Amino acid sequence: MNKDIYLTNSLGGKKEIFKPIDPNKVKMYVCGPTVYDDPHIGNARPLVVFDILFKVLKCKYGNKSVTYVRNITDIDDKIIESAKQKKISIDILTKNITNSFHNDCDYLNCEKPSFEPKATENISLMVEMINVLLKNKNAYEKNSHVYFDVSSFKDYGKLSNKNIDELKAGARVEVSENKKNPEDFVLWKPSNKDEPSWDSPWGKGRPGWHLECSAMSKKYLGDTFDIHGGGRDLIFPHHENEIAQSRCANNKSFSNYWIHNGFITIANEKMAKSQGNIFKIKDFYQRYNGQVLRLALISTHYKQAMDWSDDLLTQSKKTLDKWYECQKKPEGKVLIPDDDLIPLYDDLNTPGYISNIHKLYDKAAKGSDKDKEIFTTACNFIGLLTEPKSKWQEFKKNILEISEEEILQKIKDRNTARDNKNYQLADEIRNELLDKGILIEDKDDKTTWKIK
RNA sequence: GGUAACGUGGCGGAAUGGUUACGCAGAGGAUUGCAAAUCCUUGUAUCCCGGUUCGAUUCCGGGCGUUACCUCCA
Repeated sequence: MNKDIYLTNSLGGKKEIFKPIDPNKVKMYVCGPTVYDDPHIGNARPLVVFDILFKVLKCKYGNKSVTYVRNITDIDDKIIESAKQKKISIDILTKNITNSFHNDCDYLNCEKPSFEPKATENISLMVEMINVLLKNKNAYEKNSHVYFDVSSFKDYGKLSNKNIDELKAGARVEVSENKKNPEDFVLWKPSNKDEPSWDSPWGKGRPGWHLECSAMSKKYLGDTFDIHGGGRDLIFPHHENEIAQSRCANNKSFSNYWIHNGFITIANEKMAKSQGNIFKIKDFYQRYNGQVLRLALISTHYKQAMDWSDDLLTQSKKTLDKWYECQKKPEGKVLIPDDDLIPLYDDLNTPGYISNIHKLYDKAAKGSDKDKEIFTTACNFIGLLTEPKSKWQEFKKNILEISEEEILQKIKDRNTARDNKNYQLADEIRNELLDKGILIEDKDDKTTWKIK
């Protein structure tokens, strides 16, 4: 579609027209998981949001013109700690969690990014970057640690609207004696014997958090690129520190657009381990088709906080049930009308787009095959209705507690009761089946059933 | 304390300087043994107080409220 894309840039906080550096190519980096524990639905949100942004960008610039990099951070203090707690090796932990992350991505029907680099495979780049920062006097070494000197970067705090003096005043973080200033952050630190380590000019050790994203975005996208994304909580300190490192090391501007998704809350409370209200993605595997979660996750605009609930999932499931009735696999190339697509171009307004899909559904439900194909294409575009109806049904069948034979027997019993005008018994049977998730429909002379 | 975001009907959730999408739930009707499903019709909302304006829910200021970030976090 020959319309402009608009995005809300966290740097400045305004909705802006999106102009890539190269008018024909887009480069996007999104912060991926630190693989220390199974991904939860909070992690699912950026996965789906940026997957849709990826699709929208490809729609405008062409499939091969968009590079999407999403890292896997497989070395970090949290990982070391988690491995200790679980009493397994770091290697096994990171492999397991990475695996589990990929399963979740498949479940949520997210496309693979163009590149998915791992931190541990790029340590040398980080060492290189630290060397440059030291040379440029943006960093200093002390007792085998290397720190970034925040006072050396005048734009520090611009993304998160903070000024350094306030950070000093409000610093609650335990300040290492090695640091010149409390707000400085670590680029390299020594490892204990039982912790993973790499050789470096400052001794055996490991990189500080934040550095992997600066190093890997440079490797795959260059010093300056178009979009950098992630959850809101990453704005400070993670992204602020990335900006500092990258700009000082490369002496160029870093990402032009910063896109951040809002949080998921449970009963209006933040999901946190301390609250005990963390829902892992895989906890939903058995009960819900991944499409249901996907639709639920985009039913709110990406910037907004969203409250997670069973009701939300029930509604999403119901909607998909309805939509699947009109699914028709497009034959040949089918275009989504510009008017219907436009909300996605306007700061990724997924609820607005969903609203348009509802309208396309209404049209399709009483319209031609072509209308059904347009409707289905519109759903497919955001990763919905991509699997055949039979698969959707099958999933529902698998979670049933009643066998098909039993259902058919009950229907037979009920129809006998109906023939005998024993409607009370007939209703009882119907309600019994309904309790088990089976919906009966009497159409013409035949009784059919489907899963609620 | 600092920095932000948000406050739209019963619920979820868009948009907008002048008729406030869409979905769910509700109501009425068609249909039905009664239902369900489906179809048709339909009611209901912009936190409060000022300002700008012919006109504000939208812009500005103040208040109240909710939430997040400032420490690991998506």
